Amino acid sequence: MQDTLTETTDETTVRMGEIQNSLGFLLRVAQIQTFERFFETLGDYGLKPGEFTVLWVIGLNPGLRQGTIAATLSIKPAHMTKLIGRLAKQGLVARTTPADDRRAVRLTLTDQGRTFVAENKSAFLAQNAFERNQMSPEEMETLIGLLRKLTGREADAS
Amino acid sequence: MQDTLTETTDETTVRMGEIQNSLGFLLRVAQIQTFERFFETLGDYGLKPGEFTVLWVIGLNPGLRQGTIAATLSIKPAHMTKLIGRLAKQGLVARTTPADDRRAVRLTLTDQGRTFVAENKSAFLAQNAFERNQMSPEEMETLIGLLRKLTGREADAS
DNA sequence: CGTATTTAGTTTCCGCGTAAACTATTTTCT
DNA sequence: AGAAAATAGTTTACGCGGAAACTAAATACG
Repeated sequence: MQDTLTETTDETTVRMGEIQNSLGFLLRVAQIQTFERFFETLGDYGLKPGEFTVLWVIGLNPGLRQGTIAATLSIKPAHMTKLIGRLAKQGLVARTTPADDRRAVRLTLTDQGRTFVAENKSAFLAQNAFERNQMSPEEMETLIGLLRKLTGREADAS
Repeated sequence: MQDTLTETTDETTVRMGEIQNSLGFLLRVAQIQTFERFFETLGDYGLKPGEFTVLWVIGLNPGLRQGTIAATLSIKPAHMTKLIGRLAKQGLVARTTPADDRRAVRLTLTDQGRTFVAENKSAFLAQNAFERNQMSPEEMETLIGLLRKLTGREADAS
């Protein structure tokens, strides 16, 4: 990381000023890094973090409406359609149109999908692995708590 | 937020399980929210967070190499080319090919760019505004500190 | 009941960000 | 010096994510 920096730098270090403490900036960098880390572990399956999360939620809430998931995970409806399309094509989720409301789409995991989530659950959650950074378990816990507060997701939906 | 949830939910609340405490998940949500907030304030100018950050860094480091900025801000070279192209077209940055290395591109802010950054600096940094969440100033400070640690940006480049 | 409104998803179109291939320049090596 | 390798950026092709317009179904309303 520092290598990447010096590698390309011409002479001096880059001055960043107050932006080093900008929440938006730090979140962006953190997310990029997390993303990269995700691919090191789960990327082989061609799934992205958001997609795995969707699988996860469907697994915990079988028969959930497509739009509900979209709203919960801040995924735009248009995107949701395509995302589910991909997962369906991979045989991981199944779409059902219920008789009582034929506009709706209810989602469930296929057997394959269930297996997939079960097998990769730990790998996905291991993102938190603080060993890789210099964070202590306590710090990581604090960080997660603060992020939950920031995002208004303190209430535990178990 | 809770409204969005209940609004679209059919019956019960969505169960999320351990993923509620997943760093990657929380970072994603946090970033989406920050992004939206950004547009409420600075979006009128048609600039995105990353673009403003680039302007900022060029302002602090005039004559910096394009690739150096890309590496520092985790922006891919290919993207950087287009991003700078946009900013140049808007008359905010100027590209110069130095005589000593004619492959390189050095960047500076135009007068217009300098003015723009000066005028919007405070709006951009106000993203941190903890008033909008229920975070206390101390919590926000802790959060930022932990994010810096997480991303390996603890060393202060002033 | 039949029309108007709302709701659920989908489709279309577009721009962003990326990987891979490419161009131009500089450095290395013999 | 001259060929090979490395470096800086750009171009091309492509998939993802989003806004807006659209379709289909359900509810409201007179």
